Amino acid sequence: MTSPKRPVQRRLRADAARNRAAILAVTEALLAEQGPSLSTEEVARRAGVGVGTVFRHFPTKERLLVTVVRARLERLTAQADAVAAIPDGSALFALFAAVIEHTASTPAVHHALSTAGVDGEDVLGAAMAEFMAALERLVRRAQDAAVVRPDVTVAEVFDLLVALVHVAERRGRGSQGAQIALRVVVDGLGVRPGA
Amino acid sequence: MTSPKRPVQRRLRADAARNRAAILAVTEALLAEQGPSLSTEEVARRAGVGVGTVFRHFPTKERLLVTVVRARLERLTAQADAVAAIPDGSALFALFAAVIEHTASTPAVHHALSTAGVDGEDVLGAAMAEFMAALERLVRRAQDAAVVRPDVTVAEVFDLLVALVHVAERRGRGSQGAQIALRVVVDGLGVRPGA
DNA sequence: CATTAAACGGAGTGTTTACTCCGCTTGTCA
DNA sequence: TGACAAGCGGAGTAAACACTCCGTTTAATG
Repeated sequence: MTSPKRPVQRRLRADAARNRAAILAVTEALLAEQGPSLSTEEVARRAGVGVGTVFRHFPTKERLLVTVVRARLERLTAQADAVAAIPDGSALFALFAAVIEHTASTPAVHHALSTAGVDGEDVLGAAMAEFMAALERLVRRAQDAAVVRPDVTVAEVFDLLVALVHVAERRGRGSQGAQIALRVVVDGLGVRPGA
Repeated sequence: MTSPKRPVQRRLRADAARNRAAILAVTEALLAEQGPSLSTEEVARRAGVGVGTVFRHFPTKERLLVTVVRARLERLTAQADAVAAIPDGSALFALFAAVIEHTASTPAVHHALSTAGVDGEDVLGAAMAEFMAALERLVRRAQDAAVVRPDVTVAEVFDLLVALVHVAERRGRGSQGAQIALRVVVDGLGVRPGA
């Protein structure tokens, strides 16, 4: 009943909103560059604010990271849903291509985070589950259309997607290497003629 | 002219050699568990030595990590050479399977290291180049035998191998998920019937 | 404008971490 | 077995880090 965004919470002052956005953007970039061991001080410096400001917006470094990753996961889910409009079973492949080209390291980072013990399962859990559900819908549809081999599960598809994002990150998003790796995986996911 | 191992250097005392080996083993395990941000103190504790001992053997944490990774790379290269004895072009696939089942995270860790800015190119460079050379031999042979599609290069094969190691690590080495992901990639690497 | 609460910056705090130093222990060899 | 260099342990040091506190600034509102 207050305002469209940020329910229950008072509306942010203009400068506060601007700073918050800057902090999130900078953190996203740093996360891609340095992984979860990025320093809050550098976040503050690059965002043009003091450390105090960073910690007022996000009480903890972990919360900051989790917020960034969750936002990305939500964008990914939206992408998966959008792609579902594509007919046939090729929607899944469209998602792969889109993810690799667009959204940097979301799932890779998610993995890195949990590996690093950051966890945040509670906060990320929901966003993650939603994405997996969207992905599962695509996989099932593609399998029903006999475009994807029946022995893979969403889990494997997810892993391979993560893997491709890794490759794309390392080699550059538009690189030939990333394209070829994508093609290899897509071909591998397809139904085999002799089986 | 001194002794077969460790040329130019004096031979290690028995306890020193034992400790050195323990430190390397513990570091390898910790690297798999926690990544490159493992603490030297924990290395010392788990190896049953003092921190001083760790730093006498390896002047720097980076050197310790690089030594571990290099040793693994060398083992990998040996594996690639061993597998080359397998006839046909299927040697490459044998290597994939072996690597995934056996050697934990070598290339993944190498990637993590460079991402984390540890670099060590000078020290790792040679070992890495050797492995790539061995891998390239296998790829070329497989392509000559028309078992592997001609548009992939060693670089992509390497990336996919890294990706599979990632998957294997996350899901457990013998897991069904890892096996299926392996099959998908291997099938994707094969020559396509219609192209 | 004047008022005021929200937001800000950055010096300061406590903790963790890589690495050093040095007095003690132990393997080696005659 | 004795002498001694090689090796050891772990308290100590400095730097980096996440996070706090509070005096100052600034956007919002009448």
